[in-house]
Formats: sequence, structure tokens, C-alpha cells
Amino acid sequence: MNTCGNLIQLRDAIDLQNHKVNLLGVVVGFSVPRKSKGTDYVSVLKIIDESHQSPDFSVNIFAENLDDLPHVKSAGDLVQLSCVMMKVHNGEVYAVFNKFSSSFALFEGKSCKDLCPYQASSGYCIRGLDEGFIIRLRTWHLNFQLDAGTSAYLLSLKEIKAGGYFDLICKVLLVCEVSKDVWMLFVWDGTDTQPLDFQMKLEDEAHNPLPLQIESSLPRDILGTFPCVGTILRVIADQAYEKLGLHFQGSGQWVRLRNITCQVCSGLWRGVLVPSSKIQLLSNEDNIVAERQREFNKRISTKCGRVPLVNFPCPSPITGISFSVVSEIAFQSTLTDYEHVPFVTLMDLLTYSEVTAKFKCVVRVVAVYPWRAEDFRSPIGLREYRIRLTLEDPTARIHAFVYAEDGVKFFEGYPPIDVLTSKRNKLLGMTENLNSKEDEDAPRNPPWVECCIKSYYLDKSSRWESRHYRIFGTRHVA
DNA sequence: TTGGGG
Repeated sequence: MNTCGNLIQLRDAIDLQNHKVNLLGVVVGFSVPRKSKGTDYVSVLKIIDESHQSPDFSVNIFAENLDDLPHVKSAGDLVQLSCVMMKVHNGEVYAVFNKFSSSFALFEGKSCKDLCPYQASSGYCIRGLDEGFIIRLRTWHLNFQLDAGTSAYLLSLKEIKAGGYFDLICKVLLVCEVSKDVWMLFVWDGTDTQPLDFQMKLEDEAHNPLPLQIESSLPRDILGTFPCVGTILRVIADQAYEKLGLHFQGSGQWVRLRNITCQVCSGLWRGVLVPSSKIQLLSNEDNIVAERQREFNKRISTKCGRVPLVNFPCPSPITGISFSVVSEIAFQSTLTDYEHVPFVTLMDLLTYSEVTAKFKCVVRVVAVYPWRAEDFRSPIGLREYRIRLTLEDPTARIHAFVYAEDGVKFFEGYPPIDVLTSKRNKLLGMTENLNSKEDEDAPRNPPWVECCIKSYYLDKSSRWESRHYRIFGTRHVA
């Protein structure tokens, strides 16, 4: 048991540099436990109490084992710290937790009545006197609204750009180990990331096809728990982070990811949690969280809510076609037979409850296989169209086939190769008149097009596993 | 010892 005296308030502790103190605070943020540059693991907790709410007060916690560091569950949880040393760095007072002489305990916050910690370091022992402090701090925090605050670094998913560091206020949908020792967060804020240019060569699709997602695919039952509108950003964690899944145990937690960065990988956005990133847990009542949710509810309550945000609600910058309601939406290069069917997202399609179904989506064609128009039809037999398109919207990517009579409709018969090539180029957002090999390899920016997609299966005994998608009822008119 | 936001 640690006996450095009674619990004291942060305001009083700040005057006790180079003394050991006992503290109790509300956790408002933390750095995700990771390997330190020394021999231990480290996590920095940011805490506040009645006497000191701003700026955050830091507690540096070191431990030999990752599991021995605090794993904060929710916004507003309480931490009790015994025998931590008060120090100062660059004029800022902070506390250091010594793995041999200090101890900590984490308690649920706010409305919880339980006085048992959900995690405690070895050597921790609660005293009757401390219980009163815990009850008092919970009561105070009930009526205290701490906001994530704003800053120039704060972006939403629709604003992110590659490179540079920024903060993101988002909901953590899932944390999982996507491959051995590689952890990934799946986060969402209700907006769509911007469509990207594609640098890769068309012919690469044969040997090195564009991936459909960054991770190897998730089981359909997990995918089905995700929102169908708005981009789900994959955030890969630096290798310094081990067992990231110990955190964010309650999925659906809103957080502010501080100082993260972003890369583009195979034409997909990918966030990166770097060693200097921080997590700030937010309550659902946080101002910006509420604003994100309001914006999202406003979006999905409109007829265009499931159309990519970049096309909403104004004329699309890419197609240049103006529209106000879904029935009037027309995309420059395609027409469908199902004018009054509402648009859905590719996530709607992926997570739909039936194997066979029909959908209408607004997508970009980001790759085609085979890539040469002269190979769009089978060389033998009936010489039918058989093409695999890679389609994407802000929510997902899929392969969709253009087959036989659907191909005849799509390409309006069997046009000459040069016309077919021109149609392909337009669909893929390539330079209009290709004069050289360089033009063919120039970055392409596919336009948004509308298309009807049906899902079907190849094998009756494994319908879901053999589910495929096909374009139908769609004409390429450009 | 290690961290310490930009």
C-alpha cells in the first residue's frame, strides 16, 4: 500500500514540485500505450479536476509490460494516482508515475456508483477516505461539459489531404488486428473523403489489380454493423502500438484523434496513427460530435443523401450536370432504365440482407479488365462482352462484370474499336485524345456515373461466398 | 531512462 498522504487537488499539487503526491482526476485524453524509447512502455494521461480544468495536466506513466499500463475505457473515467512525483518541464508541471513506488486505479465516471476500480496496478489499495473524493469528483463532472474544442488542425473526412498532420473527430467503429501485429482503426464522421486521381497504368489490372480495400476483407456480419453512408477511413497504427484492441473496447466511441496523418495507397485514403498521436475520448454530447451527427442526419434525410457528397447538393464539379432532386439526377456519360429508383451506396449493396438483388448507384470506374477495347469480347464462340470493372464510391469498392446482352446495352451495340476505346477512356477519366503512351499513363480522374447493379450467386450451395455483381440496364452514352 | 503535441 502506498502512503504519500491524502488525495490533493491538482491546483495544490502544482506547487509541490519534486514531492510525491496522491491525485484523483477525470481522464480527458491519453496517448495510446506504446513502447518508450527506453526499456518500458509508456502512456501519458491528461487529467482535470474541479480545481484545474485547463490546460490539461499530464501524467507520464511507465511500466515494464504493456498490460500494466492504464487502459481507459470511456470519456470521463476517473484515475486515482498514488505516490506520483511532481516535476516541471518547459514551465509546465506534470506528474511522473514510478513503476516501483507509484500505483494507479481506474474507475468508471459520471453516473456510475461502483467504487471498485475496473483496472488497478499491483499495490493499489482503496481507502475509505478516498471513496468520498471519488463520489465528489463524479458529481462535479456530471455537470461539467468539456468540449473537444476547435483548432486549425481539426478536419473532417471530406477535408483530409495526403501528408501533413491533422486532428479528426470521429466515431471508432472497430479496432482489429488486420495482420500479425498490425492494428487498424475503422473510423467514420458521416462525411465522404474526396475522390482521388489514379496514377497506375491500365494494363496493371491484369497482374497487379487495384485492391478492393486496404485490409483483407472483413466478415459480412461485421461489415453489416457499419454505417452505409459516409466513408469509413482505415487508420493503420504505427508498429510501436501493440495490442491496440485493448483500447476502444466499447465500439462506437467518439474520439478526437490528434496529430494523425494520411496517405494514399492504391487510390484509397489511409490514416496513420503515429507515435506522437493522441486520443481524446469525447462524450456524445460534445459540441462538435453533436454537430457532426446533425450534419449527417440532415444529409440522409434528403433524397440525395446516399449520393457521394461531392455531388451534393450543388452541380457536380466533375460531370457539370445540375440537379436538385434524385429523379432529375443525370450523369453525363450514363443513363439507366430505372429513373425513379433511389440511389444507394456500395456499402448498402455489400451489406444487403439478400444475396440476389438490384441496386442503382453513383460510382466511378477506377479500373477495367481486360484493359484493351479489342479484348472486351471473348475471342471465340459467341464473341460476347465480358469485362470486369472496378467500381468505387466513398463507401466501398467492388468488382462488377459487364456481360453479354448487358454489354450490348452498355456500349449501344458493337461499335468499332476506336469508338469503344473512346468510351472506355471517358469512363475511366482519361485524357480525351490520346496521342502518345504518356497520355495513356497520365493520372486519370474518373467521372461519377450512375449505373444499375445486380447481385447474383454462382454456386447454390455457397450463395454468399460466390456472390458476384453485374452491371445491367445501363447505357454509356458519352 | 523513457514523455513532454503540432
